[in-house]
Amino acid sequence: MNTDTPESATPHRGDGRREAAVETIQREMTAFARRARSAAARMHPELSLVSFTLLGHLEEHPGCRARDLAAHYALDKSTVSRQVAALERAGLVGRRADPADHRVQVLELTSAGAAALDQAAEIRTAMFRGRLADWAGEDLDRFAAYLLRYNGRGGYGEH
Amino acid sequence: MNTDTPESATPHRGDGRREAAVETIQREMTAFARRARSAAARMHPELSLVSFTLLGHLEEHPGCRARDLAAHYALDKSTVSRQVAALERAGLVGRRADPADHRVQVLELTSAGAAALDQAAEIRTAMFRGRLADWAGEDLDRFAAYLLRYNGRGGYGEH
DNA sequence: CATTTAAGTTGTACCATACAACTACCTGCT
DNA sequence: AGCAGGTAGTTGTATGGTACAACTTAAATG
Repeated sequence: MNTDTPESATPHRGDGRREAAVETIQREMTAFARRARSAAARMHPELSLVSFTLLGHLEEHPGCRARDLAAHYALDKSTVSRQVAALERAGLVGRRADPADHRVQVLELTSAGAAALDQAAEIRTAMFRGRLADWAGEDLDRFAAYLLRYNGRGGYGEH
Repeated sequence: MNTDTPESATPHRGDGRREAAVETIQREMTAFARRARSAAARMHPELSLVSFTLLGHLEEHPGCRARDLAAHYALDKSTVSRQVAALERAGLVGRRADPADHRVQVLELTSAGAAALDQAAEIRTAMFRGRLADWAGEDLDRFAAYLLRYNGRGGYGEH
């Protein structure tokens, strides 16, 4: 990584303001991520973060298999197996055997699972909406566009 | 919070575009948080997320106490105690008794701890810098300002 | 058919965490 | 001074999420 460390001794191309903006973005995004984690925990006291994440995945990808979840979230199949079993025990997901391949189990949200997810989404949305309540529409648009631009184009995390 | 649920039946003030922007922001921020979590895990294989967070806190607040960490991150004191003990065992933090109060232990990064943190920060910064490399300075400024505005004013998470 | 490969489960171990009980210490009050 | 009550931190114990390894069942492949 030969990014020649622009912060120390920035002679000519010293766009310190640019650096400062990048650092602010980094700090604030990280702070958000940290807070989101604990907020998620508080939001679903009974559901572990992973359970909830898996549930969300099932909403977006109904009929997916345990191995998809394991691959997508870099979890061991045993972990997924137990999490899915717990979710089934809780009545939030259903499993049925794939007639074409008796090894795989097709996973789906139950209505209770969908309801739990919806309720959580509602709380989360209310939180965001409250936070952004007094923003001008123009700023919302730009902020959304920036986030899309920032996220859109892999490289930072999994996926 | 009487936000009278604007999504269902939005008769006159139905600013759907505004809603869409909020939803995009929510989705993208959440996606970022999710990816950041796994990225952090990949970045510090040897350091747990919490250990790393505590280490970072010690960098910003040298000389703080275990109870500060527990309060700030909503962790039990026993958890902090064990984590700090592990960090000390790893040579990343040092403890010394407060002469004014023999109950408390003043915590500080060791040079090894600071180095580990710096290295991690470097990787992280490189990641952000790469992501934002082709952004115009004006956009960076605005994005940073939006994030500050979004985060700045409690209510979403702890703190 | 036999071997290999794949999907899931179960046994085991480890780590982070919470709660509760405990130690050591400080503070305030009488 | 001395005791009551609170505080900082540790340790015992239990739980939950996770990985790894061994296993089961079934599909694919030779």
